[in-house]
Amino acid sequence: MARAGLTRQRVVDLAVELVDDGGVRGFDDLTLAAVAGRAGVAVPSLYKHVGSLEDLRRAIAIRSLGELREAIVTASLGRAGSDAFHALAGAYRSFAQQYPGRYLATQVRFADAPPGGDGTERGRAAAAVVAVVAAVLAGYGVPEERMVVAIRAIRSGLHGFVALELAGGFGLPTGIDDSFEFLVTTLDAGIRSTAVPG
Amino acid sequence: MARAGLTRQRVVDLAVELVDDGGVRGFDDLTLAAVAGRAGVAVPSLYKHVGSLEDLRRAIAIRSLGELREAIVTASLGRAGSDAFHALAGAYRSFAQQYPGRYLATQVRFADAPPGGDGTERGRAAAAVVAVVAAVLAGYGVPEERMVVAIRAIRSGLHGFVALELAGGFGLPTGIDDSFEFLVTTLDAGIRSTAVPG
DNA sequence: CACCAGAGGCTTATGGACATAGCCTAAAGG
DNA sequence: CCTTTAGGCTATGTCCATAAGCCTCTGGTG
Repeated sequence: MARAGLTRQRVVDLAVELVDDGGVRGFDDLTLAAVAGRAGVAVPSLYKHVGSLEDLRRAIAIRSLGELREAIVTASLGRAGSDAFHALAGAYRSFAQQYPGRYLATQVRFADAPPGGDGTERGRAAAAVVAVVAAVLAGYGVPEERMVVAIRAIRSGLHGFVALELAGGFGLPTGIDDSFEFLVTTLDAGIRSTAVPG
Repeated sequence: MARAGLTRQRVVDLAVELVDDGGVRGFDDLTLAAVAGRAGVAVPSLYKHVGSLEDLRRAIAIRSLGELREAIVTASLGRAGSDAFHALAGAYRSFAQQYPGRYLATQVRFADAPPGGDGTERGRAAAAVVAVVAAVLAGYGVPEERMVVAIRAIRSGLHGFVALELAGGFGLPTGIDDSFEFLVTTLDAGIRSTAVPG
């Protein structure tokens, strides 16, 4: 029995490859059987590295949240105000387009998730993404007490657009870039209206 | 074998009950076994009325889209402009809150769905919902050529908000109503900026 | 260098899901 | 009363996740 030299890390790597290969359905359609197949290993062997399919899914979600955060940080670095926001929004959408499965992984809710938020590693990873948006908004002069509503609006708009786009909800793909631009501009204007001048 | 008197209609009814009982997970967790159990029938019997689980899901989606359309039509009837839009948005969110499973059913993409849009019954049902939004926007004086981007922004915002809310993505539920209000107001302002005065 | 402990594979088994094939019976119409 | 057929059924196949328990390769230690 030639050891495959598996590790939790490696198992998650292979799973992410499968998620990517599966396109939009990649995350939902992920099976342990497929992971085992790619690893060249019998299914039960995976349980030495992963608690369950759910556990593996969670690991993918956490990793993907980190990547998403990285993407939007990189895009908005060195920019400020509307410029930074547009860059962030574009990077968010690009990430979802390039890795639909990973993006959808970042959005699933897991059974054990506490209502509060960042009690879990997954919760903390999600909070880290939100923190980046908050940092960009701080540059707008959005006051503390308006920050929550502003961030929720942005998340709603970005996630909604991207989710609809991935689901093919926009019909024929004409003018989708323009539509995104309009949405981002609209959100930007809304946020500015709550900002403190200065 | 006392006939259960099943019909496609009745099967879908029972399935929708199960979807409702299942809360947010209701639609995803729907199984033919559960439907058969509720109908007091063996699983294979369902295949006399329904082509497959996917077919049943599609039927639920179509019905739910009709209900969603009905809800937003009712809410915006007799109103115009921002008033109508706010009412429509509120009804949209209320529907999702009251029937999370049905709402999520309206958002799934099915395998055979053509890229164009309303070639299928499901596509036509979705288009009917969009048509209501378009009718409300027409009252704003949104010109024809800006209609598409305006509708996409609205759908993005509403769906995104509702999806995040259902997924528990907003952390502690403080000020969620206010956040929704801000989002709707922001979208409203964005649309007005593209509208032709008069 | 020999040994041993455990990590990391394996096989086997259980149970639930969807789906298909083919049978059988109750109900309806001539 | 008999025939037809819709609408049930049992049985079976395939695919999945998960659990239990075994066996072997490997690496560290005396």
